[in-house]
Amino acid sequence: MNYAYDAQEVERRWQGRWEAEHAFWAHNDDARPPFYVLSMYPYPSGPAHQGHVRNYTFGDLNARWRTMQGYSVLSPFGFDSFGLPAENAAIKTGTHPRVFTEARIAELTQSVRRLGAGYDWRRVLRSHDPLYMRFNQVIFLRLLEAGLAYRKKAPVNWCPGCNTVLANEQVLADGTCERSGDAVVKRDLEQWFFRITAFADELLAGLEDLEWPERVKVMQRNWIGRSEGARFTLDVAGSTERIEVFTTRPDTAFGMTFVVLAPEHPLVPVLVAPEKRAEVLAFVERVRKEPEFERQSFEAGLEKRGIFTGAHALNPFNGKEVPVYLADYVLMSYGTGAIMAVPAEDQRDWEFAKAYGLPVVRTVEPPEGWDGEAYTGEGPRINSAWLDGITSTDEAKRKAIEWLEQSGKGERAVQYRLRDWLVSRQRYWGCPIPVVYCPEDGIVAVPEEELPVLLPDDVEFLPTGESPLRFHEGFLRAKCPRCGGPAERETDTMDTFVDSSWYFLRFCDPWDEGAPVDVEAVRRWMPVDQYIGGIEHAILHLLYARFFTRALGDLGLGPKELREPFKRLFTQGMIRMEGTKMSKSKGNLVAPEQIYDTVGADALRVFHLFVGPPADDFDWTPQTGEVIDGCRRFLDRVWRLASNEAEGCPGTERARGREDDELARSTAKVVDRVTRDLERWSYNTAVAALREHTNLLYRYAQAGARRDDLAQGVDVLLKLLAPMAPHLAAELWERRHGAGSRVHAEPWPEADPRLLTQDTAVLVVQVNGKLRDRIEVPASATEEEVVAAALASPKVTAQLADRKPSRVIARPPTLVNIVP
RNA sequence: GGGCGCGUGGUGGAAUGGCAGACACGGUGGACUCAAAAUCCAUUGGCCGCGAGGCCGUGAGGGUUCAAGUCCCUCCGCGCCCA
Repeated sequence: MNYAYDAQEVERRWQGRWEAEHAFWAHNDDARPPFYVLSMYPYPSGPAHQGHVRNYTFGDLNARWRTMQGYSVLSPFGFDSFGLPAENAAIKTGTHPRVFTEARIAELTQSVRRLGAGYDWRRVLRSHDPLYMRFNQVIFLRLLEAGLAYRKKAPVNWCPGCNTVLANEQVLADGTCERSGDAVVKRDLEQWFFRITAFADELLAGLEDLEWPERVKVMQRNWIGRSEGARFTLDVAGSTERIEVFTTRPDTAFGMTFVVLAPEHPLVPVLVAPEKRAEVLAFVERVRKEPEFERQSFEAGLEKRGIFTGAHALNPFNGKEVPVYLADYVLMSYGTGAIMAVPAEDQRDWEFAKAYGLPVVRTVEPPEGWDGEAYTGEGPRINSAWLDGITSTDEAKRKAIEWLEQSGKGERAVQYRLRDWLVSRQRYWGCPIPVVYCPEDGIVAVPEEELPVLLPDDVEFLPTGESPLRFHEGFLRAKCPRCGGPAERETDTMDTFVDSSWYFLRFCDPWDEGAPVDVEAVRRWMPVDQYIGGIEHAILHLLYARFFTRALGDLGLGPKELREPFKRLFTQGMIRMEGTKMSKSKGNLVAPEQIYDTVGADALRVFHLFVGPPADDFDWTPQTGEVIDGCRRFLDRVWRLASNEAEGCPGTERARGREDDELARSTAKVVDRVTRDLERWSYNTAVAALREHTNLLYRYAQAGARRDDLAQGVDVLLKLLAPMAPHLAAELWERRHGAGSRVHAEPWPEADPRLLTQDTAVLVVQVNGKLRDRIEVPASATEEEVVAAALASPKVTAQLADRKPSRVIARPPTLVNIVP
């Protein structure tokens, strides 16, 4: 192709200038109102891929646009640089994860720079930096002190072949180890947890006021999974043991016909009848091998998924004995690990009862003609003693709970699906958990002045699947900070979600060596005004970050009043290729570099903005290259127009005419359209508006332009284009306005409201809802005038023939609909 | 199984209940050129018609409305989340 300008040269030059001019340094004492734009910091996996490009294009558009609107913009960049891939690479190639990671960071930095996105690079963060690690560890210890970090036994994925713990992502969908192919089992090990559940209610309520995509909020609500009900205990027949259950339907308790325990429930070995013991324990063993997702699935029906223990429990509501069963779908980790089963009012219990021949007692009268199975709707209570006759479920629940509380057998309870956050990882390439185990003093925190606990470099990476820290004597052997005696260092490292849970706070003042976050700087910038990232982080990252923001505030590490870190969130669509996610592992990358080298970064940016709604997934096809070429052609057209190379340019001096007024009006309109489109994240239509405006300017130029009017139209175009194709806009602006002039320092244009109102309008005339004519009318036309104009139209009279209009709907000045 | 979202030309997509298909990609024709590339111009939902023009058309079916791509119901297909 023959290009109008040398994109590579222009882009290189402007990138150099912005750097030299510190164009994107954000100053914490800037008097302008602050605006914090943040793209989710990436895991450095090598040069940028198209998903990054899309993300950073959106972010940079926001940063530059808000700057032009008069804000002091903070737009930082960092790297989520701990994580498993680097460790796997170390095992494969022997390269140390740090060396490997830093090489990937250099590559990613390079391709991000070539995109021309403006970041305050002074603030760059890398989660594996010793300073960042130190503060990660400080935060950990403060959470530990506050009781928000704790240790408990938890089931982990255990590979018997590798003799080690696996991360969830190392377990394949069929429940086998990705390395050895052995069936992965659950095994109880001591693990570190963060008490996120302490914030469950607040995390739920806080969602209300966030300007987030509704579906992300819904996902978070579901994940937290708050349910209200009651907790109560059942005595076990012939035993002093008691079973505690949680239920959301205490009002149906009279219909309980059996009880189900999780197979892992601690009472199972105690309760099981001697003659059932062998059979029950074999069942428990089998279930322990099943992956959790399979246990939760109901596609295969319920046969063979439960077993009778031989024990009976007493329903406290009516004193009746009910059998105690085990079932794989009841999980120890949810609620109390035990449920009361009411088959008449719960479909799952119904199915279980059918499969095991258990009785059904209705306690809610189903409506007339109810042929269904379990009935969960409203209706009068029956078979429920003192609840009989009550139709309102809420009222019946309230009475049931009152009864439980008065009789001391139970209480009102709120249950969450959310579980505490398991943060320990049996991995090397992560931030060490800063504690030691002393035979005398137990768990002892490493003193803050000794932080950070660094990762030893002289370790060997072997494909055993086990963390090399476990074999490193120098790391392992520690002195107890309390008694000075020999102790063993914790070898688990932190989940990388810990790193990403507070990096946005650190960006506010990454130079602070005294504390993880600078409270005053955070007060200035936070919350993030616009956060941008992938939908894949809709749940965990965002929830953990919200938790950390609150916890740090409560611990005095951050501003107490800051509860929500991300005021506005935008989740961009994924880039797919032939239906799958575009990724390195699939080998279907289209490297940005090859596009920078041909059409340039600006064209690629415009492409990503133009190709479709930013929130939608986008399918990269063999035709995509042509669309990118089209975007470059558009930029070439702008170049020719703005550098007076287009036909008819640079225009003439002549008296103002009608076409000049029309240009002024269109220019005002495009300003209005683009501004509104940027506000509503409709970048594809914003680019379309600019392309239309460019086409209009071409026609105007070719029809004999007035010099000043053309210049005005082009200048507006360049300003509107500045956040999208920054290099091109900057270059053309400087050429037109002299050395040192900067389009990005210009104020964002505002449309003159007088120019947005037209004095004529196109009246659409419909007969029976069908378009029949268009008539130009004054914008001020009244209802009578537009109706008269419509009825006078020969096309309308032809349609009506001799029928009389029975009804006329007028919406002056744009529409008349005549119904014969 | 439940919840949410989406189905519009050959393609990506546009459209506060009021002109369906903006803006592009691709196609076709033309100008420029020795020729090509680039550029510029015109045209491009389907059907009928020489034409003016007409009819049909937003996954399928029904409904509300003067008016439905848009709102409501049923169904089909796809995607995501939770089971």
